[in-house]
Amino acid sequence: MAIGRLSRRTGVNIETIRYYERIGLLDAPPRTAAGRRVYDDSHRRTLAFIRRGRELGFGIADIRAMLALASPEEASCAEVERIAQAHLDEVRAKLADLSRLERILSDTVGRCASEESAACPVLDMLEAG
Amino acid sequence: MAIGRLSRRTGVNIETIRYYERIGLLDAPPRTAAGRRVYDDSHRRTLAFIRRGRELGFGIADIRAMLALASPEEASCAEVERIAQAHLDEVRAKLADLSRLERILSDTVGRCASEESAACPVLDMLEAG
DNA sequence: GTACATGCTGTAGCGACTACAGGAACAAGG
DNA sequence: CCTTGTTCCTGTAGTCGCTACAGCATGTAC
Repeated sequence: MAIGRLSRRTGVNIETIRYYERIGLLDAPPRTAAGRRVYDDSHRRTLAFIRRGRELGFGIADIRAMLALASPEEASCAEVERIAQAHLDEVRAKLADLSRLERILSDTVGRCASEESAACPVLDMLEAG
Repeated sequence: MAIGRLSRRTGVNIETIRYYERIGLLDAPPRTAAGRRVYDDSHRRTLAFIRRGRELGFGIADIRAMLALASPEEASCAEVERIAQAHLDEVRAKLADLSRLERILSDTVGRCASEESAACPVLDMLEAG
């Protein structure tokens, strides 16, 4: 399977696939005589794993670690769980931050519509620390 | 006021202050004979505005635009509101994404604890697309 | 044969900083 | 006056996870 086909089948950009190879996340595949990459189904599975991990917000380092733990009977669920739990904690922290932002912003923008005064609620908020 | 004092008073890193100057977000202040930056209160106010904007998740381009709109009687609340509303929309979109992640991750990690099987729920989820 | 798609390498850019290296100047105490 | 320690300066390179070229070689379809 050529890189374009792998890209279409996994939904991962061609440039990104080469990038993953460069950083050692995806094994370098064999090449044709002309130097083109030839992938097989195991590459496709690995790349799908990576993509799924990225969609869930895992960083490259986490995915690298989980890929290592996923291989031959090495599957230490405890360690994988630790990584996932740490990531979940981060996601929750970001959620809390974003919720706070959302509240402040929507309050402020809401005041824009209701107020008829000359002052701009958004500017006021940014100026008054 | 020297850069260190400005940094302590606004909570903005010294390197970041110089960075803002380099990208033209914060006016270059006058210098002492020896070449050290000397800030006044208007710099402090601008920097506080920038900081507040960054805390609320605005990008540099938005802050640059809002700073321009904040100045002398130019205050077009409509335009500032448009920027803030667009940012609010982005924040809400990110919130929705993160909530989805949170749900998937906590379901999966939760299954780690409850299941006694040899399979790892996290790895299963990443492998089965 | 001739388009046109696909592939290759290598480098530079994004946003918003952060972290040095290597040097100069200042403030306080002896 | 001298030392010590802090602050400040410039300039460059690194972070993360890609993305976007440039400039060329190869493969496929008609």
